[in-house]
Amino acid sequence: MRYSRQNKILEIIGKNEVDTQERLASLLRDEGYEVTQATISRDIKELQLVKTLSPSGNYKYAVNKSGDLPVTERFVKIFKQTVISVDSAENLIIIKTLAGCANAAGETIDTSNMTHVKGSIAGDNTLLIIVDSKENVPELLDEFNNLIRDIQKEESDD
Amino acid sequence: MRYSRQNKILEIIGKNEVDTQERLASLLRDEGYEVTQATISRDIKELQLVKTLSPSGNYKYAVNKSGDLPVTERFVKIFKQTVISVDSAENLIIIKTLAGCANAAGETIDTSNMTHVKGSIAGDNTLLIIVDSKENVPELLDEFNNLIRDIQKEESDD
DNA sequence: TGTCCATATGTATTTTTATTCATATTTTCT
DNA sequence: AGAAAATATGAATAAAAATACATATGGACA
Repeated sequence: MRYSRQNKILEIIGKNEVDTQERLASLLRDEGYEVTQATISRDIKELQLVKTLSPSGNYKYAVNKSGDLPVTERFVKIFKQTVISVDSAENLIIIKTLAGCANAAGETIDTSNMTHVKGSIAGDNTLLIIVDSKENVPELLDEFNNLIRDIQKEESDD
Repeated sequence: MRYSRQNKILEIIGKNEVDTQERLASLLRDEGYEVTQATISRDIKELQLVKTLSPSGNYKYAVNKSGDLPVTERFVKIFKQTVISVDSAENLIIIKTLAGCANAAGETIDTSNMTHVKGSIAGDNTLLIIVDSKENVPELLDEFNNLIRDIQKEESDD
């Protein structure tokens, strides 16, 4: 699954100095993701990773801090494609995702710092969102549910 | 001359969407810099440029905003190798450099925002530094002169 | 001034990365 | 459900980037 794999890519390059796509492919295989260099090239393009220099002077893939990254767009896309259900209990929202994708959804929620969201914890396929108070839960639920439903608008340029 | 060329590279990629090193080489040749892809690969490494995505979705070389760039180190190096003389008049410091290198020296001075320096204007081989008051000129002159002289220390890792 | 050393760069090549062209898989629509 | 469109990915390859090796060039210093 693409988003799960991309999430793992971010994790891997965060922990390791990865200098080539083949090396990244190999590390991914160690984690159980069967993948070729071609796909990684595409993932890197999509994640907008860049080949930088590590302090040690070697090449290394990293997230590009420069960018006006289209976080929102990406967030919407991931959300639509990985979230299975949204539920709540008191001031908590429980989001079920495809296997390995809770983290991806969680990270993007974090980075798009939404109002009333105190924080989130991601397991493998469950994302728990802590809301400041239960009064604000319905509003957020609506927001999430809308995201899952009507995303027909974004299909113009990509 | 290397620093002059690298300066031009920064200028070029600032104005154009350059997607390959060959293309950059060609643009440099248009500006009178005879250079091969090999050299550009090295310049890019040294300048820590990265291949990003432009908003239009194409690849494009850009400066890497992420970095803890070793600005100081680079500044010292460029300064030592391109500055010919340092002089002053009232609250102005006049720095003579090799042809085409005034800009490079100027930009690095700007980015390393030194105390008492109000700003700088670079021609082709002359860099004019505006100091807040003439009292502080000698101090800066010393600083610059020291930079030009004793740089024997940095020769450890690079 | 001549020798030694460091640096800069080109040529040729290797290595790495992007893409073309299938194909499989999933989603959408009727 | 079944056809049609969209998406994801691999294999092979084209394209691009990095580097090994060879020189040239410009000091530093005896």
